[in-house]
Parts: sequence; structure tokens; C-alpha cells
Amino acid sequence: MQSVRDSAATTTASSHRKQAGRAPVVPTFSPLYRQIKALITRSLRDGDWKPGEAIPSEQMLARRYGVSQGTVRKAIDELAAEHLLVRRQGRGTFVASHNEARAQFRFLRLRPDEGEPAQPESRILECRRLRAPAEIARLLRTRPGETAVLIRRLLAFANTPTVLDEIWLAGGRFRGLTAERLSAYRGPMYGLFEAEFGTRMIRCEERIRAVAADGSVADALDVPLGHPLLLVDRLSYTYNDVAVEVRRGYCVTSGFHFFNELL
Amino acid sequence: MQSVRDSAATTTASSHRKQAGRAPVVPTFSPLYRQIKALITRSLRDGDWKPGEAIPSEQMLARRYGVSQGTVRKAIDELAAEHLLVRRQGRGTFVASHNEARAQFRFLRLRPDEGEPAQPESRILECRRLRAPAEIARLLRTRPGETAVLIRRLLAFANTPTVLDEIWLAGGRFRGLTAERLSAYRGPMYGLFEAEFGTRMIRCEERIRAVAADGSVADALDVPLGHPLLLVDRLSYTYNDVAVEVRRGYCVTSGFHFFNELL
DNA sequence: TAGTGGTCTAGACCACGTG
DNA sequence: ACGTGGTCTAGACCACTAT
Repeated sequence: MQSVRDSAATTTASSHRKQAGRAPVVPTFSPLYRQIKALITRSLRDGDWKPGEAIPSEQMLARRYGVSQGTVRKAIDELAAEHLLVRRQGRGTFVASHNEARAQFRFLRLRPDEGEPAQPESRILECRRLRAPAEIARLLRTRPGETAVLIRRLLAFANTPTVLDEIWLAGGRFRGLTAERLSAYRGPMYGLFEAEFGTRMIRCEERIRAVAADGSVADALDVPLGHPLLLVDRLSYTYNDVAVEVRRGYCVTSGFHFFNELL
Repeated sequence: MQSVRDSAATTTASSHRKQAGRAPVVPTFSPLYRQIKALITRSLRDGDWKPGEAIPSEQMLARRYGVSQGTVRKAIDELAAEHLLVRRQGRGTFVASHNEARAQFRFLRLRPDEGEPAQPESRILECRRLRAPAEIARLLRTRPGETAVLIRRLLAFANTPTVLDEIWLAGGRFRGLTAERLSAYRGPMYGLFEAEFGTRMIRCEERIRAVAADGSVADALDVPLGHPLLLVDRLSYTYNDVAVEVRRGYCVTSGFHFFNELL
């Protein structure tokens, strides 16, 4: 067992003890608990512990890393705040998963105006591999022409078509993804991605606009030409701020709205 | 000086020590640091410390409340996470304010597609007191017919009219608010509210839809009739989850977008 | 009863900002 | 040099869950 303090890593990601030399322009100081946090994050990214599973207890991690329980605790606190881990008193700390009730609506903000948030039915229209257009490649930070997965799907609430999505995924991470597997999966798409492709969506940026429905979109969503739609452009990231999904959604907001909370 | 532990409040908001009696259906257990948090929140609500000012140091608060510094620290941690307080290492802990660079864009999510987020110019079209319509009264949880303040204003980025807002405020909190004071104020409207009316906006819920511009809106925003607009319905709360503002905004999203981050 | 996370304390020392 | 928040430790005990 090798502690953080004694490890070679201490040289680069220095301990919290006094650091020699002049004050750097950009402070490189990294407290111990953040180094522990980075180690845990790496284990999560590498799949050492799978979504839904418990990670080792705080005491065990403290011994493993050679720090106090309080320090491990602070690292886990931050990871829990970022929804990478979920604490359950008396049971343990678990790797967060999109296949759980609590996570269902974190990335699905469209809700019916009346009644409870509901899970829409998904119909896969298309799923194929092809060369990423320049714009997609730029956002995914891959070389232009790199292969990507394109998914087109329709979401419906109670048989009302509501969202038309066009989704681009980084090709390397999703080999073997097909329309059949997407259609067969019970649960949210991000749940499939994390369970079967080892890629977990951590956070998204969304840019929202209002647009008029053009021919093909109006057709798919069963609204008149020119009908106002919400255009939601999403960029999703996994561990280490790596962009892996570009998504464009057209949403009907008659009877539905996009819910957002500013905290 | 009276400590939390000895105070009468301990009877109701019990300490963390063993609580007698059977396990209640809804656990009423409230840890010490949350009681401290509630005390600090009350001081904030009551204006004991004003926005922008420093609150007493952790050591002083610990002595005042008769607990350890670590417990005060944990209370402040949560308040800082909720943006009620701002910590500044080496200087102290400060009451958050909307009149600060860091807070400028937390409640203003509309951004230019290109370039940095910018502060729009505001033109007040109207500001008057009148009886709240039933729907507004319901949302503000006041009696129907209670007086409210109605503000209508236009936001423009670089002389491009972009947002038309209709804002309803709980009447009792904003006596003496006029179009003149709104126009004269340098800085965001929420900054005026907190500085001159003692009401600080803490969090908002927003419901977003796409709609077609009708006559009057199209006119004010200088867009064609039927132009797609973002309709943003906002409900804002101050301390203790009290709703104090209902706002409806129509946003032009040509050259602009609504930015949202899912964390 | 045992094990986990949750709370609280007391003390030492570090990093940062200001005199 | 001083005061502030920030980090780290060690230990005690509480609340919750499973067995």
C-alpha cells in the first residue's frame, strides 16, 4: 500500500506542507484533499468502481491513501456535490448512475405544464456511423472527418411527439452502438452509455433559442410549418471535461415547458 | 451572551445530543450546524449585516453561539454554496450582493452568440402600483386584489432591443419604487432591490417556452409579427422561500441565446 | 451487533491579504 | 506582524442500515 504523501506524485502535485521557492504567478497550490479527489475521480473514470456500486468506506480509503478520514471526507463531499458520488447514511458511498430515480430528471428539463414530470417514450429514427462534419468535430475536439455516431430520435409524452433530437457522439467511445440496442434499452439513453460503453455524462452546457419549424421538423413533430419551437443545443462532458456528445433538440412547448432553476 | 446550547430554542430545535422518545415518522433531527445556519440566515434576512459587508469572523461567531469554529464553518459552507455569503481568504466572509461583478450573470442568462456576456441597457417603460390580478396574487401568495408593483421595461444589447419584461413585485416590500428611481439606478435591478428595499433575491424558478410574437410585443422588440420568441416565466424568492417577484420576459434570440449549465 | 456515513470538538499549522 | 479563512489531524460519539 502506498500513501499519497510518500508517492512520487507528491513531487508534482505537492502536499499541503510548506512549498519552497518564490510565489508563482498562478498559484499551483493544491490541498491534500484535492489530490485525493483526483485519485478517486481517476478510479471512477477508469471504471474501478461501476455506476451503482459502493466505493470503499471512508476509513478504508483513508488508510489506502495514508491520510485522515476527514481529508477523504472532504474529497468525497465535493464529488457528491458534483453528482459523481451519492452518499447513503448507514450504507456507504455509491457511484452515481443515470439508471436511478433520483437522476432521471437532471438532464431532462422538459416537463408537462400540468401534472408530474414524466418519462417520455423514445423512438429511434436513425443510428449510423459517419464522418463528423467540421462543426461537430470542432466541438468534440477531434480531427475533422473523424468518425462519429449520429442518432436521430423522437421523444413523445403520452403519444404526443414533443422533441426531435439529433445527437452526435464521439465515435471511438461508442463502437457497436446500433438503433436496435438503443430501442431495446429500458431506461434513459445516458444509462445505456454508462452501463454498456463506460462513458458517463457528467455535465452539460445548453444554448437555447426560439425558432420557427421548417418543413422536415414540422413534419416529424406534427406541427404547422413555422410553428415556434425551442431549439436546444447541448454539449455534454464526461470526466476531465472531455466533450463527448453534441445534441440539437427541437421542442414543442404547447402543453410543455423547459424548467430551469437558478440557485 | 447566550449560547445556542443553553437557549430556549434548544427545546424546539433540539441539539444533536441524544433525543429521547420514539423515532418520529418525519425525522425532526436537526444538527447543530443547521441551527447555526438558521441563526445566520435570520440575521441576513433581518439586515443585521448588509449586502457587501463582512460578517463577524468564524471565531467570533463560534464564541457568540457557544459552539466550535468547525461547526460555524460548516454552516457558512452551506450558505456560501447557496450564494448567500461569499468567502474571501485572508479578508473575511461577506454578505453576497447583486452589485458585484461575480453576481452579474447569475440571473441574466441571455448572452450574445459571439463575444463576452454583456450588460444590457435598460429602458423603463412603465412603473405603477395596482391591484394584483388573481394569477399574480396566487403566485405571490397574497390575497387577490392586494396591491402590487408592475414594471414594464425593455433591455437592449448595443442598441438592439432584445428583451421585453413585465415584472410584478409584492407591493408591501417596494413602497416608493418609481420609474425614476429604476432609471436612475446604476447597476442591476436586483441590486436596487437589495440596497434600497432590503429585499434580496435568492433563487428563481424559470419556465421557458417558444411563442410567436403578437402585435404589441413585436412592435416593442422591432421584429415581424409571428417572429419566434423565447417566453421566460420567472418566479423569484427571497429568504425563507418567500415568493416576491413574478416576471414574464419575451426574448429575441437572433444573435442571442439563453445559456444554461446542467451540473 | 457491527459497519457506514454524519456531527462535533480542540488544536496545530498554512495561505492570503492588509497594515 | 496580525487576523482571516483554509487545511489537516485524532478522537469521540450519534444516526442509520443491514444482519
